[in-house]
Amino acid sequence: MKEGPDIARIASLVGDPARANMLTALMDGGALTASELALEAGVSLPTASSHLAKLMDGKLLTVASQGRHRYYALAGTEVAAMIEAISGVAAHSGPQRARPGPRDKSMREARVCYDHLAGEHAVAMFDRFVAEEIIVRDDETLRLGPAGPSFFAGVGIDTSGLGNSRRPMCRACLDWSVRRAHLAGSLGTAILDKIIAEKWARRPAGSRVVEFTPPGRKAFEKLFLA
Amino acid sequence: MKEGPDIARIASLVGDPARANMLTALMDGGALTASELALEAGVSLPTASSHLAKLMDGKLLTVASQGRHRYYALAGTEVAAMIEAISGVAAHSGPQRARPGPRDKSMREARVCYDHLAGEHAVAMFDRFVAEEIIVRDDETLRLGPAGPSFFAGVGIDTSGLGNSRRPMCRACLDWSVRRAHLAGSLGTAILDKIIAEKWARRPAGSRVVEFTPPGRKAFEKLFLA
DNA sequence: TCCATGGTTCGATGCTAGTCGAAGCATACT
DNA sequence: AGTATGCTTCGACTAGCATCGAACCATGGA
Repeated sequence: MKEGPDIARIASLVGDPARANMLTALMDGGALTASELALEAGVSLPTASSHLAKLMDGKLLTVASQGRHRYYALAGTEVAAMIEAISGVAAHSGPQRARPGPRDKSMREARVCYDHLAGEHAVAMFDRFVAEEIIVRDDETLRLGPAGPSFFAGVGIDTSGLGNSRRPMCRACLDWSVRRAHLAGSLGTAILDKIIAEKWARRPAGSRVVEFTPPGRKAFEKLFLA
Repeated sequence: MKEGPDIARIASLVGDPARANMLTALMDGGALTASELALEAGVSLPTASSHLAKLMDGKLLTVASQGRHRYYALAGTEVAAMIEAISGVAAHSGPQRARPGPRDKSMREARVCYDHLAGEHAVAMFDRFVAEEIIVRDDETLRLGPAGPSFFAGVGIDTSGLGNSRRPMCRACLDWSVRRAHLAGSLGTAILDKIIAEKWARRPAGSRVVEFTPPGRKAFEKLFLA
């Protein structure tokens, strides 16, 4: 025997519920921190760390250190394809999956990505920023564009104080629901903070969803999607 | 949480070495008895029986009682595709086996994947089918292309009868040795059947290898790789 | 330099699941 | 019937591993 690749080794990696939850949470192609994954898996941080180490050892994940955060992501499309294949079998085997639930739709629309806004709204906003040179791409990095300071002053965000810190003001972050970039960095955080502070949206506990109120959405669109 | 199908459940089924060995032993699409599988897995008969019960419970296997023998087989192509997908990641993750050995070489070249041909030959054939529009990709699914029916008629495969069944005629299956797709589905089965019927290749017992004879390979290449 | 926060490592604990011998069924051959 | 063979069930044993609290390390911000 002992022919072919060691399939049991990596199948057993997926075979643990906590790890399986982590992997499915990453199936969107995004990257999550260890804490977020721990929450997602419903397990303590040490446990999650141990699992992540195992998944790394099995080359199922990649990690990118950004500051004191470590962003974990699937190692590649092959891994995603494998998860899909397993899901396919599981769907036939297990109890028929119930309803898709309204939660998925809300997640696609607007959610929190650690400390900034992600989802369709965030991508649309970012597109508009770039189109009007509020933000400009400079090679790989992002900078505030010529129209930037006045625009943010107009919506009540002071950008002069954001540039001092060591943390980058603008950063691009890849979105999974839409396959495009959205805005991270301290400016992204400031925008999310404003959305919450103005009570345009709420964040249901224990979820990444950002739930806009009808008037809040209008206000947001008027200011940021113009 | 608890969203989506229970992937951990069935991944953990594959995650045990004994069960993984059984499943790979069945990857040639054949059916084996409990004793044979116990031998294949290197485990005692009671243990094997317990494993088989679990695999049955997870709907990964089917069983057919014939006399006092019970023949176990994979439950379907989906299960086979899943095993292939897992093999794919495992091949890249696991410790690269130092010297591939002659058997691996044959496996890479041509092998049976449940009920159709896989390996380099199969991938080359599939590429040619796509290039000449014998088969066309339609989003995620595959269809017979404009040049399809006449081509297969020319090589002695009647495609008109294959579309009726519930089973899809063309399906893509990811190859683990080469990182590309090859042809599954009833058409894939028909091609493998023809290769065996024409005696272009033999299948050594107890292995997934497909061993082409020198003239058989020539004939195959002339017809399918043109 | 000092604190706060995100992550990993260590150690101890508890539970699950794989393992096999022996016994129990079921089917077939004589 | 009687016996042999293929397979499953039962019971007991064991090992591995997931889990968490607490301590430890690293980075960022003041």
